[in-house]
Amino acid sequence: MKRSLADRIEQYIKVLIDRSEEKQIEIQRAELAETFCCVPSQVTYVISTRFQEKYGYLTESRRGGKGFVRITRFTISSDIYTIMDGDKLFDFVNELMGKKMLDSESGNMLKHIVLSASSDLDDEQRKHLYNSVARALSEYLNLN
Amino acid sequence: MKRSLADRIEQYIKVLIDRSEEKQIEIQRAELAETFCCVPSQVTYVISTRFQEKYGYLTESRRGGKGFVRITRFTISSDIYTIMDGDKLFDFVNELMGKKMLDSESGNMLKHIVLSASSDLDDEQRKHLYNSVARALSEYLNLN
DNA sequence: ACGAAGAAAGTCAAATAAAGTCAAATAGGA
DNA sequence: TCCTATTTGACTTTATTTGACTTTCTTCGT
Repeated sequence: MKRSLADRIEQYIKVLIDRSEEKQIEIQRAELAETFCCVPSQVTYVISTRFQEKYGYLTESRRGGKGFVRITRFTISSDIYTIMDGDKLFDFVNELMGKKMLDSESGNMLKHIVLSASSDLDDEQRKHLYNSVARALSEYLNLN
Repeated sequence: MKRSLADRIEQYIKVLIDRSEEKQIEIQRAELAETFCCVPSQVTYVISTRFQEKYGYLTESRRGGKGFVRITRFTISSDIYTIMDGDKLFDFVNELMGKKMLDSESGNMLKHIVLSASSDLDDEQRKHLYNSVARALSEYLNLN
């Protein structure tokens, strides 16, 4: 079972993230390509296929001199909070704060933002937003 | 995290502003260039790319003898980004984190949640969400 | 007071560095 | 075989660095 180059690069990046303090790394695309003796676009391929948002990663980058690719990991979860309304979301956030899984700074900010951002949505969209936020939050906190 | 010359100059200036009483500094372009062993226009480059109004800075200058560059920091409001897209929202959040107005814990969480929550929206709704979040965030942080 | 000299900052474009895009070629598995 | 994932490289876009040249002030000598 010979692993492809792409697989090996993927593993390498994941190890780097594991070892990082913030679950976040910054790499130079060209340097990594050098390490694996491949073209730089191979790295782009790996990042774009394996480190997508749906797999729990956020990537940002900058071109030009001293450019970089930053990859941040969040852990994916299944969606347990499928039926979520505003109150439940707030209860959920409060509970997380109570359990010290979310600091009150972040929790309060989130409540404010969600409330404000949902104020001009219709019921359908609002419910959708609450669900997305609940899911994203539990992903972020590595619940489930 | 290797930083470019431009990044280092940017940091240096930001520290000076942090330490200043009035959130305002006056520098001599040539002197700063001397400090960093670079050409003066490098400083101009940094100022014009990093200390723009949209990032919450006002710059003024005078040429000739006793010339100077004055940089003033003010609190940004989301209104500056009239049409907010994902990148601008992320810039906004990154900028706030850089200014320590938002801790990196909260900022990273927010980026994740917004990205995740916007993934299954159409362009119209996504843009709307970004704007709402930007507005809500600046409300929360008491900007404006 | 006036004009010339010198001091600073600005402008702009070239050179270089790095990442992204895209599509053709190839490999591997059902 | 046929389909999908991978590999490669030519070309594009964006960011940084540098330096020659321009503009705008201040100062100084007359």
